[in-house]
This record gives sequence, structure tokens and C-alpha cells, in this order.
Amino acid sequence: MTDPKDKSPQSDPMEQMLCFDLYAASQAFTRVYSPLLAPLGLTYPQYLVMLNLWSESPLSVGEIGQRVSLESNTLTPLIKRLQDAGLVTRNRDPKDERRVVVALTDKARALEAQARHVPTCISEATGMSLNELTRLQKELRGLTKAMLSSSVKP
Amino acid sequence: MTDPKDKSPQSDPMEQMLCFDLYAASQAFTRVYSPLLAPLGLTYPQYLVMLNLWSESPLSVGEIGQRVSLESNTLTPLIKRLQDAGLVTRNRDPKDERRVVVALTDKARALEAQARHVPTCISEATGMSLNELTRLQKELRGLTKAMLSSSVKP
DNA sequence: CTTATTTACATCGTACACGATATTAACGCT
DNA sequence: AGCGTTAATATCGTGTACGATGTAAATAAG
Repeated sequence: MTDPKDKSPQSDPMEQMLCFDLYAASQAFTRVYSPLLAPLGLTYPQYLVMLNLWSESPLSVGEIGQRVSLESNTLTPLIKRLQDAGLVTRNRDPKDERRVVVALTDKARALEAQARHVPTCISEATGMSLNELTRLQKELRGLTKAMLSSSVKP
Repeated sequence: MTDPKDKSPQSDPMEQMLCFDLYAASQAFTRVYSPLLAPLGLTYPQYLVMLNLWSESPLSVGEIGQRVSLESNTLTPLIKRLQDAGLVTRNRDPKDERRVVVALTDKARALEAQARHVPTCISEATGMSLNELTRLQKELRGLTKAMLSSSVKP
């Protein structure tokens, strides 16, 4: 049943679907990240949030959301789990009681050192040069922009 | 355009993350698909399953899983929802009672006609030529392969 | 000052993903 | 035939995603 010539000419609906290749590549990254992040007790989306906090802390929920393209409906539970893990604190901003300010704990700052090797491991796993990576990123960003502008605009 | 006056020098941790661009591109596709698929009553993963069934029916759960890179833990509930929507039937294979055979209903075959315009809409939304799309796909597949082979192999 | 609107989060419901485990049928071996 | 192993699904628990809605604080309008 796995004979490639056994079927009708273009019987594989996945063959021509770019979206599926994007999804597969994205999942492949998650698979490579997982074993690297598991010892840190982080999931991949949690790692993205932590990356931003390591870069700048504190940040409000909304500021984090802008950086990782997620909204409060996803971020609130995620950040609460980071809080349960003792990595961040969540407090209302006294200047604006609507905002929730997320700040790193000492434990999280200690974790940063443990996480420093992760990006190198990942870029090695791609097997691509820095130039290739940058070009592919540019291409993907252009594609994303084209897709989003083609759909309904607010 | 690599330097729009950012707040801090290299303070954007997302800037150099290919995985994030992949994720964003993947999500962009989902956003474009959603309004096209909503009238059909399908989500994007459901659409992928239906594409394969429209191409070949019946298929077992495992055969579908190979085609869309998902396992029974995700597929079983998804296919049950398709069944609830009256699009597929689920029956044990009399030849091998372990297998569950998923087959299209007439309603699903009627839906295929409604779905024919979707791929064209999508490829138009990319704003890329067929050549460009094919090349990008090839690149992504190579990347996926490299990523997966770099991680633990069973 | 009051009311209306906007903003920032939170909550809810649905639907994936996926690791781990369970279940049952088919298969291999003695 | 009996039995351990494998194979095909299913179930369970956790963690995203995301549309829709709720809530309270800040801001704008009157």
C-alpha cells in the first residue's frame, strides 16, 4: 500500500499544502525544544514568555502578549502556572489598577543561566547557516504579513 | 530596515527566533483558513482530515494519522466530532477488529464541492508564485527533517 | 460630577496536541 | 491450545489557542 506509483497521480492532498509543511516544521521545533526545556520545568510557550522577562522585567500581561502574539485568555493561565512554579510574581500596578505586572523572582534569574545553552542547541539542530536562517526568517515574515493582510482587516 | 529605533539595543528576544516566525506563519494560515472553513462547519485540523478522506475513503484511524501526523489521542475525539456532524461513519474493521474504519457520508461528499474553492483562496493569499511556494515547501521539509533527526530517535 | 466608552485582564467553552496509560484484538511461539 | 508480545484505538491529564463574554479601572464626553 506504500507503493508511490500505486495511486492516482495527485492523490496525496498533503503534498501541495504549504500550511502543513509550516505546521510540521513548527512541531519539529517543539519536539527539539521539549527535551531541552523539560529539565528547566518549562514548556515552549512558557519559555518564550520567560525569554522576554529575562530581557526585561517587569512587564505587564499586555506587553508580554504583544511580544509573543498571545492574549490574556491564553497568557493568564500560563503566567499563573509560572507563578505556581515560583518563577514570577503577579501584582496589580498601583498606578493603573487594570494592569497586572509580572516580575521575575530570584529563582527565575537563576534559571536563566541554565537556559543559556538552549538557543545554541536549537540553531545547531537546524543545520542551517546564520545567513540561511536569516533569509528564511525574512521570507516567513513576508509570507505572514501577506497572509494576514489578505484576510479581514480591523 | 533592520534597525527601527528600538527601545534597547538587542533587547528583543523574539527577533532571532526562527521557531517563532514559523509559528506565526502557521497561525497566519489558520487565520486565513478559519473564515473559509467556518461556513463548512470545519476547523482547520478537521479540514486536513477531510481532505484525505475526500481523496480516499474509507481510511483507518491510523492511516489518517500517518497522513496528517497525528495520533489516536488527538484523532479519536476529532473524528468523533466529524461523526457528530454527520460527515463520517466509524466502524470496526470486520477483518481486523482492532482497526476503526472511517468512511465519508453523502453529506461529506456534498461538502466537497463547497470546499473546492478553499485551496485557490489560500494560494492567492500567500501572494507567492507556484515556484516560490514549491521551493519554500522543499526548504521547510528539509528543515523539519534536520530538526527531527537531530533529536532522539526511537 | 455623571455617564458612556475604552482599556486591561480574567473567565468560559470548545478544540486541538501530546505524553502516559489502558484496552482489546491479532500474532508468534512453544 | 495457552501465552507473551505486538498493534490499533481509546482514555486521561495537562497545557496551550482562541472566540465570546464578563469585570473593574481609567478615560472621555456631556
